[in-house]
Amino acid sequence: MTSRHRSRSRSRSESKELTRQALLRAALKLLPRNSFDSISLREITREAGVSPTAFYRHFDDTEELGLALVEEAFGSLRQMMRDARADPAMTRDAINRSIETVVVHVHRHTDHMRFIARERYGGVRRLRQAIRRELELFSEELAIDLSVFPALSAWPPADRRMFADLITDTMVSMAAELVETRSPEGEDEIVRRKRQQLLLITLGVDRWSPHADPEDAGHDADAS
Amino acid sequence: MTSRHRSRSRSRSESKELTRQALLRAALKLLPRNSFDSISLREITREAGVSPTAFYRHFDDTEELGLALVEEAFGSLRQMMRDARADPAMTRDAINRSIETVVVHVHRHTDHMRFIARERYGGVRRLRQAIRRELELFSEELAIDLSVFPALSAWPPADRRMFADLITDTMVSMAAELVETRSPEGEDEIVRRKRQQLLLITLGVDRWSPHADPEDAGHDADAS
DNA sequence: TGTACATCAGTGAACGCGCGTTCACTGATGTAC
DNA sequence: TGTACATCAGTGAACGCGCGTTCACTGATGTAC
Repeated sequence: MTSRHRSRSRSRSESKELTRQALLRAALKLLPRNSFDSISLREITREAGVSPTAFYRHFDDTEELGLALVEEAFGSLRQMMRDARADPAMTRDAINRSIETVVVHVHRHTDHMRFIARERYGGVRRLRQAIRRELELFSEELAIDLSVFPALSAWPPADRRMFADLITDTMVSMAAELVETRSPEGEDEIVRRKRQQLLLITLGVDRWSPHADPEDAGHDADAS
Repeated sequence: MTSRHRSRSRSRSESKELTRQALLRAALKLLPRNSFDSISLREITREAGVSPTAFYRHFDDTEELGLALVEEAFGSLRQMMRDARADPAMTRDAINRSIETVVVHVHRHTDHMRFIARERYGGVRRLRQAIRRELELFSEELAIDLSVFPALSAWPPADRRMFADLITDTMVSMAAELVETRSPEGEDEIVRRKRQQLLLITLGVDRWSPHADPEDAGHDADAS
């Protein structure tokens, strides 16, 4: 490599990192039109502007690149969470602030969120496992954060975790739908519906009986 | 074709239908290890036991076969819904009966549910659109069925639809997770968690204020 | 019922193409002195 | 600072392979009389 990266002042490891990033970018760029496991190594290198063989300087195979994408995508999600935690309006207006945070994140990191949504139940086992594991960590963290709400602070951790899972699922499915929507009107409708659903869920929080054995609690429980 | 299907007593169209079914079965059989768009036409025909060229007697391309699978999968889901509607215990014990219905369906039609979960946000645009449309029809039907519950019968149709969407999402995500789980213990844990979540959601139903503008209702709504 | 012809589901050979991976290589960057 | 050598990110040719699609075909099934 000579001046591919105007490398006169770049160290070898810096240049290598640039190529690595180009490969990751390239894979994400190809994802809107394909599942990850139908993207070829040659497509990725072509998109990144390097020869097919250069790929092996960075990853053993495309699956390993996929795992790097999982880490990257959840890295940006954790940053989102940190920002949300620092938002002083969060406890006062949790639903709207959370939704807004996720919407902004989807706009800023569309590729990452599409990757998560697509590969969460996609065709590559190790990617599914890695994504599930990261989502579990995410939900675990969320469960801790939720303790600041008085109504939830008295709940047993397991119940709080169940609640956090429900919020996580709802947010991920909102992101998955937002990523697929082209029109701002479509986005608004998704956001409006998810806001109502989150509101409905939180209405149940006050009436929740902690410690309740779910098997018993479920019996004779209906919507009327 | 001579006796591929012991066809002595089979009409030409019956034999053709058998091959078509074999192609659909073959695609579903290959799905656990792949996304739909990374399965090749030749793999499908190999699995189905016919020559690659025979494929074109039934479908223009694999995408068209995928669309046929969407129809088939949602056909079996509609049958599930009809059975559920006929269950006399449904109104008395809605959450448990619904969950049980879905669990049984996932066991009986694992391939169909995996296909829906995998391709709902998968790499083929037309399949995503077809699945979304079918899920919308499903939720629409569910919203009508939910009117039998006194607490919901007074709700505006739009609110009931929002609620039906939430139930649908929860059930689909339960199915998606069940399909990926190998151990019965894992299944039990998923079912227990989803049961609690559905219970929490229904607890909010009584406190729901119909007609509420979600934008206003969302303000200052938090979990405490 | 028997015969002659039409239909058409499935076949097998052939095509050009993009694939993942290997290999020996190049030449800029890094290091030892 | 200059020189000689080592490292290693990226290259380009080559390989064998499975792919989607075409084509002319076969022979059982269906139909007309």
